[in-house]
Amino acid sequence: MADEARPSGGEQAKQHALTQLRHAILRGEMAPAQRLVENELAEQFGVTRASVRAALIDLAAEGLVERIPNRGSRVRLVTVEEAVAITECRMVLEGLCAAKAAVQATDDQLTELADLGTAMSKAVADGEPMTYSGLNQELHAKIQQFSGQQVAVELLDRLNAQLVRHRFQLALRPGRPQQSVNEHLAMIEAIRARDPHAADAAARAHLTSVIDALRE
Amino acid sequence: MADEARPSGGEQAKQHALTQLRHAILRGEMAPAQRLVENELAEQFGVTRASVRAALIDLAAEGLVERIPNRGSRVRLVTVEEAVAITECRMVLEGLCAAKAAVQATDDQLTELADLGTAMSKAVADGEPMTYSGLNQELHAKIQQFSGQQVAVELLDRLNAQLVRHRFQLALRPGRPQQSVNEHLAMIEAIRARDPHAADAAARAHLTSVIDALRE
DNA sequence: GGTGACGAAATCGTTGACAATTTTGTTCGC
DNA sequence: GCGAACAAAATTGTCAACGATTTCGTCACC
Repeated sequence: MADEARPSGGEQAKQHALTQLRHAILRGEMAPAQRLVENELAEQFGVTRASVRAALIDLAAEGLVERIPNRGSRVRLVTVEEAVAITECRMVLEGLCAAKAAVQATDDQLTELADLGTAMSKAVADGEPMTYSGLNQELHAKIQQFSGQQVAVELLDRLNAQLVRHRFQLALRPGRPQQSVNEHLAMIEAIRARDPHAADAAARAHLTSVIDALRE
Repeated sequence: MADEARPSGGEQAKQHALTQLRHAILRGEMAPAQRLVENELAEQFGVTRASVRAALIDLAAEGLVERIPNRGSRVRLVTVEEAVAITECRMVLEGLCAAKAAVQATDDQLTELADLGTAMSKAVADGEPMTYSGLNQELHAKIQQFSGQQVAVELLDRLNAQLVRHRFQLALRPGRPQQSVNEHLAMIEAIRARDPHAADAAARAHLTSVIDALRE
């Protein structure tokens, strides 16, 4: 994946700082609730404070950092209750995407989903939770892409970004992939059957299971 | 302190510019796709360009303006197809809020909804579409508030802000309030019955009707 | 007469410095 | 010894100016 050198378009200082900071937060290199001093970040990324400032405003709008007037920025800490609330929103939005994908996907795209399903089953059978987690995200991304619902996709991206920490914690839970894979296969089957109602129900059931797992 | 219109107490320059600009866009004082030159806005609002710039970044994140690198900012134009996609997201999110409100609202809050329902019926019977539109928004806001789902409420606020133009266009459509009021009463009844599934269905039915009306 | 390159105007992105605010460390009074 | 007022340091918010990029008008050239 593209770390920093984004060949697409101009390498503006603000964009540079933004992607750097976002990656740093998403990779967990910033401690939760850590103070983000504009001057430090500016020197760290080799850009000016104004660029860091603009990037922080963007990240605050994405919900990744919290900005208090005259008191600075901190990485936003997502509590378990907030993670549950976010996943509830994901539930209905991914249900919408699954239902739309069941109607609008092409036959080729349906076979893509089927292939992904077999790959996920294999990853679970081989006991490789990390590759399964990757396929998991790929599946959700593909369903969203096939739905053609760009607005929902943007909202889901924003929501998912806030869950990285909890997602990691969940993926490594023993026994979790075994339960998860069946729910995913049900989603794939419903979409392949071009049954929007069943796809919505399957997606909701999966995210409901995720909520239960989050609550522990 | 006696500068100009200071909506609320100790407002910083950026917040001042932001609220001013947002209000101007939401009230339709800016033509669709109008160019927003930072210098002009800075002089218009009596703040510096940096503050206007920060405000524009915020509004871009809210989806109200569109920022193209090195090419300026414009008020974002929401096409009908986009409005439909946004309303589809509203559909599932308001369904979630309605279902949650049916469970978590207090009895006092349920009577508030009932009162609002009678007021809406009266407004339609009296043929006052503007007061009905106000009550309409109040109802949706109250249901969201009673749901306790803060994440969904924030997403809905963001989505609704992009629909102001279409909302106006829709409210003045003849015959529309008469159809709308029944759907709203059904939502209120389902929530008062503390039936989350029925509340979700009623909310979805209402927004589906809105989508049909949008498509004309 | 049409097309391409060149240059000027406009606008955005960036820079460094200054002012306002908050936080922290210190000292004085009780 | 403990709490409150005070001063110093750190940090954010704001400002005016500079440089980079895009856009549009003009002119030479084919």
